[in-house]
Amino acid sequence: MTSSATRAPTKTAQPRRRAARLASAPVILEAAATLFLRNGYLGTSVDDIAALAHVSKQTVYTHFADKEQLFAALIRGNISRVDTFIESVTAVLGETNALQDDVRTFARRHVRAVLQPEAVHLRRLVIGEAGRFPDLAREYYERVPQRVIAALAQQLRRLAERGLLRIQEPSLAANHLAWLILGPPLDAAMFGADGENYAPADLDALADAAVDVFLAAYR
Amino acid sequence: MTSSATRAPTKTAQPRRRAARLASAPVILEAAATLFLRNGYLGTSVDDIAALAHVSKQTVYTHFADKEQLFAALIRGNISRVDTFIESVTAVLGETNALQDDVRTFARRHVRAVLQPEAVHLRRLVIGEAGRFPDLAREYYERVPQRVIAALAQQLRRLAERGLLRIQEPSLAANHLAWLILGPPLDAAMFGADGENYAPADLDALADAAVDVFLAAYR
Amino acid sequence: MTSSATRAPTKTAQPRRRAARLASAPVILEAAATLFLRNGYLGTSVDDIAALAHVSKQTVYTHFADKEQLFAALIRGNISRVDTFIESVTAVLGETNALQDDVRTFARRHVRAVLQPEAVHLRRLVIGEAGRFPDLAREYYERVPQRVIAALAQQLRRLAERGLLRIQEPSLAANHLAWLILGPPLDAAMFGADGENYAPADLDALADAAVDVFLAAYR
Amino acid sequence: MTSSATRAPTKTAQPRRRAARLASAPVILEAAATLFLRNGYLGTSVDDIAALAHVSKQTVYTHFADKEQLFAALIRGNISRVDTFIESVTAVLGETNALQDDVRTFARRHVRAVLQPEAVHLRRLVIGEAGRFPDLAREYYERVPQRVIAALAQQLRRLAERGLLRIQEPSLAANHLAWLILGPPLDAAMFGADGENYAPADLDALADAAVDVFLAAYR
DNA sequence: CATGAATGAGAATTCATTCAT
DNA sequence: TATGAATGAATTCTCATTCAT
Repeated sequence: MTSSATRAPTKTAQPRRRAARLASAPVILEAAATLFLRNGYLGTSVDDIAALAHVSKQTVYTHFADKEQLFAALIRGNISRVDTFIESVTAVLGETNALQDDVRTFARRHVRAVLQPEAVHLRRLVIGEAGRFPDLAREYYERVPQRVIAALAQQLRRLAERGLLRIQEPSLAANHLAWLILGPPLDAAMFGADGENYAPADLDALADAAVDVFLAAYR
Repeated sequence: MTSSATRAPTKTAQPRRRAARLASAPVILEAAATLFLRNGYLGTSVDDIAALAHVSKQTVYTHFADKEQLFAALIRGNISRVDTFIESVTAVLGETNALQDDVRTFARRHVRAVLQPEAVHLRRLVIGEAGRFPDLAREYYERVPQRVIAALAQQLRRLAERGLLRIQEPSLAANHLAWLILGPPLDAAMFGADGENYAPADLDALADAAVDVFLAAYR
Repeated sequence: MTSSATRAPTKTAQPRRRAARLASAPVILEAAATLFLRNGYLGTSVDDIAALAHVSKQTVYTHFADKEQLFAALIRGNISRVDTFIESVTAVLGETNALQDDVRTFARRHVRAVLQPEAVHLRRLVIGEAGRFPDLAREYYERVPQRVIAALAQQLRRLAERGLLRIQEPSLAANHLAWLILGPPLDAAMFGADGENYAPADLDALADAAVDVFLAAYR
Repeated sequence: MTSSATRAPTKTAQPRRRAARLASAPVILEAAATLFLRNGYLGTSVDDIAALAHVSKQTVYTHFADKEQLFAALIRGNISRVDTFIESVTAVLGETNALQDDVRTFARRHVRAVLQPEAVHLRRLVIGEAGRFPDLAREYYERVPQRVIAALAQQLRRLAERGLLRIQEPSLAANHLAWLILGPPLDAAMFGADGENYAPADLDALADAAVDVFLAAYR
């Protein structure tokens, strides 16, 4: 792919000669992501992945022991990609003293993040394959939604300590807040075809309403 | 299963010559249910279904045009089985004047119903195959969770009309109540291996806490 | 295949309609025999077998669970085919009172039978796959060469009882006789390309010489 | 193995800079021997060999043109390793004037040598691949068992010339002696799983009995 | 209505071998 | 010399579906 750039510089200097080599695994992973997310585990053939990645089937097997490993690597990669994102979303809570505004900001960001098509497809995929890959499903559960809840719970605890909220069990309160926000649109997204669900404006309204209920109960 | 035979003694005393004939379809559907719910659509072969139903593969094709039709018949059958159940669950609301008790009763029944292993597996299956069978997924969504919301909304409206709750958008309130109750355990169930999630007592506590939040906000 | 013959007789009588069905397994076995004996287990692909049998690959799998089962069925079939043959060969011993003639007759028949190209190839195949199919190799050993020895031992015992031979351990004597006869040509056949080994006349001479040694020692 | 290095200290004191270089081939051959003898030609992959030898696959191809060449090199190496051994075994004949003792000693040594697990596996391998590598099989036959017969025949001729045996065709007599000794246990070894065949003591008894028959006929 | 046999396409995986470094 | 990456062809086996009976 980038082989044309190889010969460009002076003469003796051969920088990153083998960029093409190391590029295979990511390319394969990307193709695998596209197909697995669209067609599921069994609905995706290694042939398809190799074709989409423009490599031979065997090259896929050079980088990943088998289809299951490739699938697992893909899921785990996506999981860890979420890691950094999580904190940043919950961090908006308590930024100012305007409690309602902060929670609304969080709510709006949260619902948008979770409803991103990629995230929705990943959720669907992991749920749909939970029977086949129970460990992976559990790992996803613990490292994505549960971690959001944990981060959110910590922020709520802080707000409670500042006297802004009355919360006894921060984790439970976090769950309540999260599901007030996400429940309706996420469920629709799980079952619905893409994009045809909630308009962004609707999502904001939904988020705001959820925040109101939460604050009515917990403030 | 052999429900067609119950009508026999009416008049002509049909000797129900080939009861076995009619029995095939239900048996096949049951086998299909077991396998589809466990292994997914692609993970289940028509051979497997025929074997589990103790019929020949061709008999499966006699009753169902192809694998997709069989899958659709199975999902639709399960959907309609839920129909009668829904009203009965929401009916407990407003039975008495003890609002909190009634809502708690509903909450507890609701969460248990939704978390039944069969229902969880069906949900997983439909979500997992939503890409392959979007119409079926939509149908499920509209006829199962949405119908619960609708029935619940109607009960909530009635309670609001009686002055027991302050609700502006019953449908939104119904969503809030439902997801306060279901969110945490249902999410765990979606990703979790069977049974290892919440104990029944925990579910009750969860339901009660959800009701408290709901009533704090909406009463 | 033979479907044209189906309609021939009267009208209502439909004899052996499905001859073609049952014919598949033997045809497959024959093709498998040809190829396995020529190319070994791993050197023969199921595709090749199906092609040579003029059936689809899946038809092979309809009749035999997998390649191993097909291989085993083939070997076992050949083993049992030998069964009847064995007794008849050893039966010539003691037919007359001309001991040397009888033993020579046996020796000549024996060496020819064992050196038949098919038998040689089968021996090679079983030996070559003894590591992969130890049970099959053992079964072959016990039911082919060992059975010859046993039958031969019994005849020798009878001759000893008649005072024609001095034998203490009939089984050992049978082994000695058999290997005096077979050793050289069978070893050559094991390693040699086909046919290029011993001429029939040479085999007879070899058999006669072996008998002379045996009788010199045991008479 | 590293015999090429033994010549080094002659004059220029070659620092044998890259001893490792030359070491590769033997290591590969050893790995190949292990695997080919265990799993056969087709049952062994070049990958397996490279892995067991702890070299890259390409290193295998650096030393051997292809898999067939490697196989041939291995077989031929084993053949020539036997060379020196052969004479020493037959040399015991005629050492003393105690004919029976000498022949028994030879018989016992011979049967043990031939039944060594390695030798048995090699025999099996060559026989099993005789169809694929006819030249190699013939070479093995001529340079291993035939050479034993030839060496034995020569000793027997000498004994006959000394009047200790009455032998007309030494080669035929050698064959008779060899197969009286080897036939039963070698056949069992060809088909049998390793080690479970004859105990050493049984082998000695078998060898002695064979010698008795031989001497009864040829003395 | 029900069956066993048959099929062609396609699944995952492995093979011997080569290329660029 | 030795390597890791890559390949195309082949392997065993399964799939959904149809045909003749």
